[in-house]
Formats: sequence, C-alpha cells, structure tokens
Amino acid sequence: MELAKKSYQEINKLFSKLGLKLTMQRYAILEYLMGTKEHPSAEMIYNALKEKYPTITLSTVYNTLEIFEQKGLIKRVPTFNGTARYDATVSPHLHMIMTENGKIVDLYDKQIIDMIHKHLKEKHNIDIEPENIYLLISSDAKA
Amino acid sequence: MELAKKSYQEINKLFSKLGLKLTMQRYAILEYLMGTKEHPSAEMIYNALKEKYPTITLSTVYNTLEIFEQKGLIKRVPTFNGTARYDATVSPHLHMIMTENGKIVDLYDKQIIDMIHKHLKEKHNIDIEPENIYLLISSDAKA
DNA sequence: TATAAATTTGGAGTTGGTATTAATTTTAAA
DNA sequence: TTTAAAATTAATACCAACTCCAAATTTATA
Repeated sequence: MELAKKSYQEINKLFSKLGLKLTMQRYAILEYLMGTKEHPSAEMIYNALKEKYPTITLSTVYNTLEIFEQKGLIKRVPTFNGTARYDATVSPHLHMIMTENGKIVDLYDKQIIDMIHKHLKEKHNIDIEPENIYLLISSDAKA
Repeated sequence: MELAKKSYQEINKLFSKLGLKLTMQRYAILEYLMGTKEHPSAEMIYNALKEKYPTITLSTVYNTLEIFEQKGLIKRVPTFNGTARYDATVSPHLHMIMTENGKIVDLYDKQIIDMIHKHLKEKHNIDIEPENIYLLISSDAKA
C-alpha cells in the first residue's frame, strides 16, 4: 500500500521536522513514490519525472532516495540484478519479486505473512517484520 | 541438499552422455559444488580451487558454470547484489537468503514449502516448483 | 532581502561482475 | 598415436548502477 498522498504544506512540515529543506525535486520524487505501486528504481523515477521537471538529474534522484531512506520515509527493496527499488510504504506487507519481468508485487495476505513469520521464528529463531521478508519467484514460474 | 558425491568414472560417464569433455577444471568445479552447502559464487569457487589447481582461471569458472547450468547439472541462485550463486541440487527445497551476511540456507520444511506453493497457486495463479521460490530475509532481521 | 547553509547540477570516475577474444593446450575418438 | 574438435587461458573489454566532485543554484532564517 502506498502512503496516503500529502499536500505540499504537509510535506513541508514533515521535512522541517526531519531537518530537510523542501525542494521541487524532493517533492516530486516523494509524490511519485507515494502514487505508485511499482517500487521504481532510481532510473525509473528519473525517467518518469524528467519531462515535468527538466532540470532534475539522476544524481539528485540517487541522493534524494538515500536521504529519504535514512530518514525512514521510504524503504529500499532488494532485487536480483542489484538494482535498488524503492517503496513508500506504511502497512505491513510482504514483497513478491518476479524475476521474469522484474515486477514487484505487494502481498497483504495475513495468513501467509503470519505463517512465514511463525515458521521463521519457531524453526529458525529469526524474528522479522513482514516488510523484511521477500518472496522471490524465479523465472521458471508459469502463471 | 547436495548431490551425492560421484567418482571420476561416474562423472566421466555423465559428461559423455551430455556431450561434454571431462577436464580437471570441470571435475574440480563440480566436485566442489557437490561438496558444499554454501551456494558459492564464481569467485568463491575460483578462490577455493586456485591453490589446488593453479592454472584455473575465473573465465573457466564462469564458462563452466554456464555450461553446467545449461545442462541442468546445477542451478543458479539469484541474490541481492546481482552476484550469481550456484547450487548442485537434487531434492526439492527452498532457499532462504540472508542479506546481512550473504548466507544462503536450504529450507526443506515440507509444510512451509507446501503452504507457499498452495498460496501462490490459489491466490495468484502461479504454478511454481520449490526450487524457484526464494525467501529473502532482509538485514533488519534479528536472530 | 541578504546571507549562510543546504541542495542541485553535470560530468567524470568507479566498481563488481561478467563477456569476449584469439592463441594455446587438452581431450576423446579414430 | 594422430588429429580435429573442444576447452582453457590471459588479457582486455564491457556494462549498468551507482558515486563523487566542484561549481552553480536554491532554500530557510535572520
């Protein structure tokens, strides 16, 4: 699930609290992340924004994503090929990553989340939040 | 689980059947993969073998792994950072990949394998073998 | 509105992982 | 044992995904 969209005002206040200056670039990136379920990479974000914000650069996107992640605004989703993907997330969910097409899908099914959680805890003594569990579906999968 | 270790003779026969010539390098690589649970990368294999087989090169390791994979002798395990890892596998299992230390652990628990399998099938219409399911445990996990 | 600090920019540089190449060596079959 | 095909080697090239930098710009506070 994406973050509820916020007004420029609200985001300004939030940034203030975090000690960040609000710039158009930052606003655009955060808004974009809040409005998509695609878990985009830096490059995907850059490509999506460069028309509307012609001065934005990839450097800025990388920079901004790192800062947002440090501040806990977004979460980095690991992938197969080493390309970082990003998620502006709130409610507990599990990521299902498809190798075949690179898609990342949110899984909210409480039953499977609980089951995996319980298994890891009881059998492997690993205590973990759903957001840190990823289900990778490798490309041999047939839909 | 690793493949049962095989003699040079047996491997020779196997290679013949697959239309491959048996070389010391290939034998060494396959034997190494059969004898470890670490799911090593090309580099890890190279480092492990270069003392005993001083002429072996990284190129050969990459080459050989690709050929072995094509022939179905081994399986490529995707990871976070884009480094391929390899598994000489036989029985159905699921891989648990830990981001924190890069470890890859085999999971043979039939219950969780079946559960995930069933869930993917019923809720997502994805029909998949356990070997193609990976459980990634991201580094925030506390053991 | 002036100013200092933070941010952005553009470009170049880095990095790890892998692919390619042509020459040499080794293998398996005859 | 010869020989053609296959495999290995060593060196170099490649590539995507970042990372870094100094200069220019923009922001928030005074």
